[in-house]
Amino acid sequence: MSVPQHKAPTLRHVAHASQVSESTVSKIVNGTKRFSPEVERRVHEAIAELGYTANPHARSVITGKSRAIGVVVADILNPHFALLVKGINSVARTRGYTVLLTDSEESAEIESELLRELIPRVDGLIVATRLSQSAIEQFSKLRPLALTSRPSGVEHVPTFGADGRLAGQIIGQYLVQSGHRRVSYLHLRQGSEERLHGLRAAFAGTGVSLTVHLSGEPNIEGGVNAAGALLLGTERPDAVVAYNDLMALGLMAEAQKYGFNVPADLSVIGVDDIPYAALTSPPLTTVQLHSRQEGAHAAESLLNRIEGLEVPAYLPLHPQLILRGSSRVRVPESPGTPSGSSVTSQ
Amino acid sequence: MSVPQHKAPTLRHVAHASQVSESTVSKIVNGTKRFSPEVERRVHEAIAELGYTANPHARSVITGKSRAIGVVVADILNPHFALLVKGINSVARTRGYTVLLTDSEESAEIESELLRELIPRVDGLIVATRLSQSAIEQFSKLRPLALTSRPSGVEHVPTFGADGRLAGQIIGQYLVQSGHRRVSYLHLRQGSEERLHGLRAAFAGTGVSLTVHLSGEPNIEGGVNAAGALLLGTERPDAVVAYNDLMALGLMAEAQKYGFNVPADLSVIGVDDIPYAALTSPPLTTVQLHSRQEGAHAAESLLNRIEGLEVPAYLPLHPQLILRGSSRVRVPESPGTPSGSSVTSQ
DNA sequence: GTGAAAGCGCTAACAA
DNA sequence: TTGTTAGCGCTTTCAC
Repeated sequence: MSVPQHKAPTLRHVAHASQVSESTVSKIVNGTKRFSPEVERRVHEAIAELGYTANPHARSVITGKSRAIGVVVADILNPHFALLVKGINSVARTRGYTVLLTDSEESAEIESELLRELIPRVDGLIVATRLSQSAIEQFSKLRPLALTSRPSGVEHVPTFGADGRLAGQIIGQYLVQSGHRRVSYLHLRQGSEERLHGLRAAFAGTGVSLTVHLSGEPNIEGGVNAAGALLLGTERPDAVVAYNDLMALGLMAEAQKYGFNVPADLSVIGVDDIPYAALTSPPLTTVQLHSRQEGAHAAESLLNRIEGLEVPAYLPLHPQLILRGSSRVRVPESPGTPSGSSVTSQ
Repeated sequence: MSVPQHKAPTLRHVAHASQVSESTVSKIVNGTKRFSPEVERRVHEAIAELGYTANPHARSVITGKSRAIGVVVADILNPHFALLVKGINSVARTRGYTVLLTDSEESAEIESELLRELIPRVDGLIVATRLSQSAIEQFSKLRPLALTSRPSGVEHVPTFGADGRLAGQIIGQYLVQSGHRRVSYLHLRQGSEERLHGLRAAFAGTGVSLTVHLSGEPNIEGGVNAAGALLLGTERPDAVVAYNDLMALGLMAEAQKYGFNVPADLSVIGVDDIPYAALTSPPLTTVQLHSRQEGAHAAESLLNRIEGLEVPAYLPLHPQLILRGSSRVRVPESPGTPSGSSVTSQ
C-alpha cells in the first residue's frame, strides 16, 4: 500500500551535482543574484535532474516569513463563507501565497484554538470572528489580522464586508414602501447588531412594528427551529427578515409546511444571495453582499500589509436588494418598487 | 493601522529566563523527558511570562514532519466538498494536525500547481482529483495520498467514498421499479464513469432507454445549461438523473421554467443529498453518499499511514436512496416502492 | 561572479 | 536529571 519516501534532495545535493557552492544555488533559486550563463545552466540542469524543491520550512526559519496566510471561517458549509474563501484563494494564489483554511464550527473556543495553532505558521490571518474585542486585540499583536463578515469594531484591525447597517436599511425601506406592517426579524445572537439597527432606522416613524427573535445557529436548522415561535404567535407578521439566507431558507420551508403561502400570506427576505436562494419556490428575495469580492479585498489588503506595501482604501461593497418571488407588495395603492440604484429585479 | 510585531521569544530566551539549557526547555516543551519539579516549574513560568510558542518551521526542518495535511477539493462551494472538509477537519483537529485547504476550481492545471506547492509543506494529502493516473502516481511518490470523491483506480493509492457504481445501480433499480421508461443521464465529462455504469447495469434487459448527456461543470450552472438539450429533444425523458445534486437542482429549476411539472411530467434525481436538496419545491430525490464520513475516513487512514500505525480497513459507505417529491411512480400497476434497506422515504 | 562562514530556532545523540 | 555538541536545510553578510 505504502510507497517508500526517499528523502528529498537538498541544496547540498544540487550544489554537488552542479559543482558550485550552496550559496550560489540558493541565489539562483531565489533569483537574488545573477551568474554566468554556464553556471546557471548547470544548476538548472541539476535541479531538474534531481527534482529539487526548496524546503519552505527551512526558508521560513531564516526569513521569518512563511508566504502563507491563515483563514478562519465560522462554517465552510455556508456559501457566504465558501465564496469568501474563493475570493481569498484567487488573490493568494496569484501572489504566491498558500492558504491555511480552518472551520471554527461557530465556536469561539475552537476559533481561539485554531488561531493559536495557525499564528506561528502564517504571515497574517483573515478571520470571521466570534471572539471578544480584547481577544482579537491580543491576537492582532502577534500577526496582522483582517476581519470579515462580522465587524467587531476593534481598532487597528481592518474589517471588510458590505455595510450590514445599510443592508438592513435597504430591506427595511423596501418593506415599508411595499406596504408591510408587521415585520419579524430572526436575529443572530452574537455578532452583528448592524443589520438590526438598519432595519430599526428604516422603520422609525413609519408605524411598522418590528419583533426580534433570537437564533443561536446562523444556518438552515436555525431557521427551521425558529419558525414556530416566529410565525405562530397571536399577531402574525406579514414579513420575516432573517440574518442570512440559510436561516431564511429554513424558515421559508418550515412556513410552507405550516401552510403559509409565500408570498401571499408572508414575505420572506434573507441576506447574502447564496446560489441556492434563486432555486427555491418561490425564489428568495435577498440582499447581495458580494461575498467573493469581500474575500478578495481582505486578502489584498492583508498581503499588502504583510509585504509593507501601501494599503489602498477599498471601495465599500454596496449591498444590493435582489427582488424575487418570496416577497411582494401588500397594499394595492402603493405599487411602486423602491427607487434607487441598489435594486435588481429578477 | 499596523501594530509593530516584536519578534517572538525563542527557546534561548526561555532557557535564559529559567536558568536551564535550551535542550532542557525543548524536552519539557515536547514532553520528551521529565525533570525535577523545581526546574519544570521555572520553565513553565518563563514560558507563560514570555508568551513563548514553539516555531513549527524550525521543528519541521529537523523532524522532517510538519503535522499538517493538505487538502485539495474541486469546489468548496459544493456542499459535498464542504462536508468532506468538515469530516477531515474534525479528525485532524483531534489528532493535532493542521489542515491546508485549497480549491482547484475544477482545473487539473491549478490542481497540479497546488499539489506542488502543498507537498513540501505537509506530511500527506487528501485530494479530490481530476489528474491522470500517471500524474497521481508521481505525486504519490513524494507524499502519502488519499483520494476521495473521484476514484481514479490508481494502485497503491487508497480511495475513499461511497461506491459510485452502487449509487447508480440503486437509482436505476428505483427508476425501473417505479415504471420509468426513458431516462436521461447528465454525466460529468471526466472522472467517475461509475455512476453511469451502475445505471446501465440496472437497466440491462429491462427495456428502459438511457440517453447520456455531457456537462463540463458539476454545479448548478452545469445543470441549467444542459437542460435545453436534455429536455427539449423529440423523445422526451420521463426521468433525468444528474451526476450530483447541484446539477440536478439547476436542471430542475430550468425544467420548471420551461413549464415541466416535476414530478408529474418528469422525475428528477440527484446524488449527494446536500442540505439544499430538501428545501426546493418539490424537494429532490437523491442518493446520500455520507460525504462527512468519507472525509473522516480518508483523514483517519491518512494520519495512520503517516504515523506508521496500522491502517484498518474502513467499512465502505453505503449509498442510500432518499425518496422525496421530485420523483414518483409512473405506472399505476406497480405502486410498490423498491425494497431493501437502502431506501429512506421523507 | 562566486564562495566561505555564520547562524535562523530547534531537536537529538551522547556525555556527565 | 541536566547539559554539551552537532547539525537539519536554508539564507545572508562579507570576502575574494
